Amino acid sequence: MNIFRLYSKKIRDNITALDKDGVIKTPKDLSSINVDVPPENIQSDISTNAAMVLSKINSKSPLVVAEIIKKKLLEDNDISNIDILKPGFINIKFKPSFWNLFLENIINNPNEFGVDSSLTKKNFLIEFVSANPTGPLHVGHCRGAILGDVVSNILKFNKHNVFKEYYVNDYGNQIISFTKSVFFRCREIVLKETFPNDENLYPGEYIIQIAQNIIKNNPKIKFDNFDNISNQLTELAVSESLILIKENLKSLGIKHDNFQSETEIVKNNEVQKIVEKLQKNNFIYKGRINAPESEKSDNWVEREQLLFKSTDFGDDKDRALQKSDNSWTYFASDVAYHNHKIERQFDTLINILGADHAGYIKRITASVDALTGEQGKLICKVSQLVKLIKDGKLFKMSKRKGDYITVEDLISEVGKDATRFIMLSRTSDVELDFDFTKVKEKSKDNPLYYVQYCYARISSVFRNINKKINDQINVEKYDFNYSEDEIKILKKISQWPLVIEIASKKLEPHRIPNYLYELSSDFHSYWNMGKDNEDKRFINKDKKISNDKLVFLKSISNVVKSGMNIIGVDTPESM
RNA sequence: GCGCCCUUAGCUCAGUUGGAUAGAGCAACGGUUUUCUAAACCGUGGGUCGGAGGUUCGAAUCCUUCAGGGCGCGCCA
Repeated sequence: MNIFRLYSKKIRDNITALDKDGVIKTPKDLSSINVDVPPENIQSDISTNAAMVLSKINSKSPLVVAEIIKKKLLEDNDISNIDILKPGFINIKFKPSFWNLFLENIINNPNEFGVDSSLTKKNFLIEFVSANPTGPLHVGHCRGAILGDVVSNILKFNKHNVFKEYYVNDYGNQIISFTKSVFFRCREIVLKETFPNDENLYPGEYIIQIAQNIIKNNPKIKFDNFDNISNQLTELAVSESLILIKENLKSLGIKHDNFQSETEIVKNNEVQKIVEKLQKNNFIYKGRINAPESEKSDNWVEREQLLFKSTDFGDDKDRALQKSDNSWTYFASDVAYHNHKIERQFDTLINILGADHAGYIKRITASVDALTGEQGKLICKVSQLVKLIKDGKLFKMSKRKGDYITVEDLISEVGKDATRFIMLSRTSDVELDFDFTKVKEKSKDNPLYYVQYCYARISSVFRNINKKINDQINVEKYDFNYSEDEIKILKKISQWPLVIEIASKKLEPHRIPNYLYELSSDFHSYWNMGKDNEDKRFINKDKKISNDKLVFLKSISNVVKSGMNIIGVDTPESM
């Protein structure tokens, strides 16, 4: 039950009714009329700006319009009183019976509360992580991974179908140097040959492990000639990498539905296919592009090449599809991959990209627009960098030195829950400070434990009355009367559907941990009131709990639980 | 040079997609435990929302412009 949406409709209906009766004039578009959460210092449950919006067209002051609307709204059985304030806000206070109805709704449909039922069910494909299959994941990959996972969860919460995909870049030059690195590590092991000192090779220790596994499982392979075995070796090495990557993802609590190979797309001539398709529609031509304006552009050789007209769709320059050796560029096969997504009949495609790929968004959305002939099929979401702070200092990762923190290190040191909660706690648009010492801290400084503690405290109440927090409760009579302190929390609970609505519309998971923190804070305050005031305690002297308190607690724990489920963080019953 | 992101309290950040006296946490100071979990709570101080214009009943939020910071710009992936 979304009370804001409910009253948004009611208020609009009342206004149109007033228009019909000739009392008031209304514009055609009522969309700027909002129902909002009033500021904390105002004693009301919801508020609307309707009078201010209608003031001009009626050439009356907002206060006068507000009085007219107020009179009409007071006919509503659930409203106890209405205050009109300064510029023209209409502040509405509900009768206790309305909160009863609200809570009854939550208790009887615990899995529906917050779900945005106004949306039509859609099929989403979300591509995320897609790190090169050249080794295990490191901390830098985590944020995007968690972001993608939670965006999926939010959409699923709203009953959409979500298909989670990982694009495996197992084609191209980087994979060749990765395979070569594995090759030389194999020679090192089998032929006792020293590993070459070559900047293009991967130095990481894990390559040795991969080489050992390959040798162990494929005793027949001879490592005398690279070209003879390169295809086979690539396949083996990539699959070893994917094993590592999948383990990393699992430890983060993430599971993709599909791993799509780039090589497979290229082998099936899908790149050829889309090039022809785009050619038919005149989106492709042979031409020259200018050297990039970057500092390292000295060795730029201008040449005639196959280009995609991404400038037709807002990109700054057209993009190359073919290299000078006639093989496809990364972009070309990615366009084919996106066509592959389109052909699988999804309504919307989502890509989660790292900040370093932000410049890529225009060209890839351009290609999707060209292929579908519509706009907005593909949504790209960027996750900004994570700044690692260790012992109060900025920790710089360097792949060349092999000096970086893997997901394995991270999870074993700080754990899945803290990692997920902290990584999600800021807008993805902003750089995030990830302070190892703080994230491990078990105190109020760490918002994860603050929220978990809220749930654990509620669990302890249930334990004390020999009930379980997860049990569905049956309340015969909904006839509660809550104090202002309790209504304050009920109001916070009523905002949960709003949080979901916005998080889902804008694909902004950070709103969930922030909201859960606020709700927990309200709860902890209330809990401590019990010290001075017996009425505020949940369990009374006879070791019993009133229906009021039971329903109240249950509604809080329901919301905390579903919020934590969405962000993929556990809710222990005791801490 | 161009594109994207950012600039809010000493520090780290929220701010319901234009609303009311701009909010949290940390840090500082002072208090709360014979009582459902103190991993908690309460109180005090702290602001020219980077600057300047504009749009309107109303701007941290939208537009223009300037300044500062980050990321990116390739026949790489």
